[in-house]
Amino acid sequence: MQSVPGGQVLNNFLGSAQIFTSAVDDLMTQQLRAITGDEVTYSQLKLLKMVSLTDGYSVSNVAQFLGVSTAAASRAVDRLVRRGLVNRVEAEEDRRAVALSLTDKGTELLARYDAAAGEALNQVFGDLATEQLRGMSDLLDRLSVSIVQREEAGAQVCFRCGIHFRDRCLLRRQASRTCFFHLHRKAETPDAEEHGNGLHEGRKRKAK
Amino acid sequence: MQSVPGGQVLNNFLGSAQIFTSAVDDLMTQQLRAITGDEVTYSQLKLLKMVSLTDGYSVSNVAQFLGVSTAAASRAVDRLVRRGLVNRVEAEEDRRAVALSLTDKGTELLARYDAAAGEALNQVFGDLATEQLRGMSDLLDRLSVSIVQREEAGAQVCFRCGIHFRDRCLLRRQASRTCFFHLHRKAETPDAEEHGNGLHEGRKRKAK
DNA sequence: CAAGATTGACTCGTCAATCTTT
DNA sequence: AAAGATTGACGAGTCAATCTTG
Repeated sequence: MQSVPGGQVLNNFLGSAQIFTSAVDDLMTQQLRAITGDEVTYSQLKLLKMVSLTDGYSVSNVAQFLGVSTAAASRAVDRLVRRGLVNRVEAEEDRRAVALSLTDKGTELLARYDAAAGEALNQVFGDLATEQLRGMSDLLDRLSVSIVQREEAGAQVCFRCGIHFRDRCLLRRQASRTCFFHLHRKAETPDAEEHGNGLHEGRKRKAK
Repeated sequence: MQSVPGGQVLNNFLGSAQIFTSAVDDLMTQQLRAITGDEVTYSQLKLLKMVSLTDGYSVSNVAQFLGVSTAAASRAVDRLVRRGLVNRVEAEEDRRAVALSLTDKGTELLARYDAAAGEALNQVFGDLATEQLRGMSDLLDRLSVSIVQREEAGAQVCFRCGIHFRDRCLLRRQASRTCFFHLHRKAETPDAEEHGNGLHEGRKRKAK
């Protein structure tokens, strides 16, 4: 069949990545369920997270973030509003758009989830050398860049990291993607460490 | 996310893994679309792949493989039958169950996809040292094992690798999972060498 | 009865059409 | 007009009920 030398190694690697993300996904979903029961789905939690970290809402941005259509995003917001977790009012700058914010209930739920998720991640990754993590991040990022660059996709807004916003992302720097979080994060979002390379380019309230 | 020393590194790593799987996912979907247009979805292709690699069909197994309910799996098979890609007859051993096989059209479509996907993967991973891939596989697998072991999940049939079946899987060996492919692969499937290349898909929701 | 598969009622996604604001 | 959001029709998922075979 396919005769790449090392094709089996590649297949194993793709399988490993698949298994790993699926396991992390399950771990997170499990924490969420422990906190909220069936009240909130993972996708809904992501939306809460986005609202808590950024101020760049609009149904279109929500849609890109969740990876669904604007129609679905509109309904997703609707559900959270009806459950009393987010507030939706029309934006002052542009009355076509919406302005979202967490309710007290939403804030509290997200805080409880973050605590549980952090605890679980510590148990799993706690005793792992940061050098190893850093090395894998770097290699994975380089591979991702080489994949993404094949798609011509000019200058899209990127949501690929899910909720794992980072200050230094190879996709943003090398594949000329526009990072949504970078543009829209809220002032209080903590900055990164990363070897003294301050890069405080962000830290601005957006300018829409 | 959390205040572990190195919490930022961990967050970056999770983001990298997320980005990578999403990029691979898109790459595969893109190859599929180039081959079939909108005729076949990625999930449908996975099902074709499963049928081509194993003989362990049954709507329940299909359901576990795709990560959906048996009801959905039943309908998924139905769609492929109606498109003339899969044959479905009742199994001789157990007339409650079904026996699936690819039609000529299905075989041909899958072959074209495999060729395109293999080509794309070569372009991306072609010049990468196999040692690096192997090292990352190992580390990712160890992390996955430590995550999966937290869920007590006694002796389930495992589909976590998607279609990236491998002979030596840490999950099977260390987390006492039962590997579906290991049990059901077809006789002609080569053992420790290449069997086409994969595709993979982000996991859907868990099966309750 | 238990296991496997299917079907019906319902939820959530997509696309296309529509309405409002710029 | 163009952009943002919402709504209707429909595809594909879930659970619960049912039918057939072991």
